[in-house]
Amino acid sequence: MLLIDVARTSAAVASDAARLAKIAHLAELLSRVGPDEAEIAVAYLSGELPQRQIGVGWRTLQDVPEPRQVAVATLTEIDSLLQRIKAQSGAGSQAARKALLADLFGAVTRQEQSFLQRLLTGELRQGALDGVMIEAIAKASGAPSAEVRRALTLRGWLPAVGAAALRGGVEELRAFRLEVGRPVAPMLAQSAPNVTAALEKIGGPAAVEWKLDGVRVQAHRSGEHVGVFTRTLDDITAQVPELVEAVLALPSDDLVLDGEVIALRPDGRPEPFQVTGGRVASKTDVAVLRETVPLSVFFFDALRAGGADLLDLPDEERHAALEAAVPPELVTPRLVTADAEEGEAFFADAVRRGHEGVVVKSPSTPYAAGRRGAGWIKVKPRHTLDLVVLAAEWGSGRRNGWLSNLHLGALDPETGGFVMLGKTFKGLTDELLTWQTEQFLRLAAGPTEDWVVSVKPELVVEIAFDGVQRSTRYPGGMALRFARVLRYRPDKRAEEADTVAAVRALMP
DNA sequence: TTCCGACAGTGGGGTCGCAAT
DNA sequence: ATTGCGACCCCACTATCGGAA
Repeated sequence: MLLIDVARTSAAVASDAARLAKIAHLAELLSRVGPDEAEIAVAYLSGELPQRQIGVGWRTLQDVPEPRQVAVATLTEIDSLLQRIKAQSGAGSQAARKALLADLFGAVTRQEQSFLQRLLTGELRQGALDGVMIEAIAKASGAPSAEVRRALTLRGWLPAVGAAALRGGVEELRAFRLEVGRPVAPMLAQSAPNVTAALEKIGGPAAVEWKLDGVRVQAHRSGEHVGVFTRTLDDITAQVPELVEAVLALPSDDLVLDGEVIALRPDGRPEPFQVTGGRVASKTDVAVLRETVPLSVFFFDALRAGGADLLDLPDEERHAALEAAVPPELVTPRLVTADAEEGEAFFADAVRRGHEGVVVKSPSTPYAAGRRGAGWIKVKPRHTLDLVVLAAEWGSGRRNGWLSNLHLGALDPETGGFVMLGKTFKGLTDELLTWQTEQFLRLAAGPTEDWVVSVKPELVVEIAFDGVQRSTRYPGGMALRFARVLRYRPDKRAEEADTVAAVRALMP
């Protein structure tokens, strides 16, 4: 199959807003692709590469050669070129990668160039990724989408699942099982403003668990071999020896556990996320780092234990299996209750101890990996500040033509100026985007950069955020974590905004 | 007919590894 | 030694479609 076929299908998918039409376009192409190229086609049309990442981003793709006039490149040819690019490493590799990229882009038409560029930068923007592709695979293969979804949960990689479905239909999909040593797509949580609301959503008794601000881990043990994987299924076994040892110390040698690693201080309180994240990402000097920044692990789920696969069992049964397999000090603290007051108190205690919040879990839901089902609901405290808009950036995609991303500052009473604390684009409705674009253009101050418009610091906006963290990027040495817009405060003048000191008081 | 679950898009801060400078 | 880039940890929120109620 030619790359142009895939690029044209992608264009058709993008041009139809209706999901059923997108699915029809994708299924039509999948029904035509041969078995050797099915995995590539599924990958490209769901915004992935068979190689996952190849070390090429937006900067490397700045200048590409003139396109060909005639489309001749096959999926197999493109795939092997990308494979060669990924294989480049060591001194001179950047030049080698650029040369191969020039070959690649010189061998395809303008439409294919655009497609590849968006694919490689992870910005396909055709309104279809895994969710729509699952339905398309189902349609093209004749297998029920629930079977496709289940196989994806167990295999964690849709191109492989799609190829299997197209090759062998539902029978081949059913051959996917939980394999110890191969990560499963992790179950995700929705969110609620408080424990009371979360309990209401679940209706009846629920488990309320500490939410630790660390890194999600899935630990597999088969015999004396342990593998540890992140949320995106990357293998981090070598970076977390403490976790490997903890799993090897368990009595069972046949386990798949879900949990969180976190760096704790000697007094047991959690380090800021930056510390845990940095430690987990470090690949060098791990033996030294484990002395200075030791990691602890807390498990909250068992996908395999006691010689059985547990994914389809309800939460309370999986948790019972977890408690049987793991000593209590390695199990995430948890309270089962239907009482909102009790749940809120448990939440308040977790936060008081420095943790991120809680996750409220329905006792009856199976491990529904990969879908943000209503089985798990996270609850975190929310801070707010009234800050001043210092500038705004032109948006892209559906926000084209709107000033979207806000630069936020706190008042510095000493100078009467403002100290930037970060940016946000979240929480804005189309109506608000329209309104603020008008306001910012009215308040535009000085020369306007390419994509940034500086504005007179007059508009006050109420910002919600999860916390304040240390920053080397911003002048105050602080940045907001997960900042989002709640509302504008036309009733407040800039001189009445919250101060730098007020923000500093929130630093851990 | 209305409601709501699931999805995709639109970007945020921080940190590490690596190659180039 | 420093800088820039790519990858990947953590992520919130809105608009939209289409099936559920």
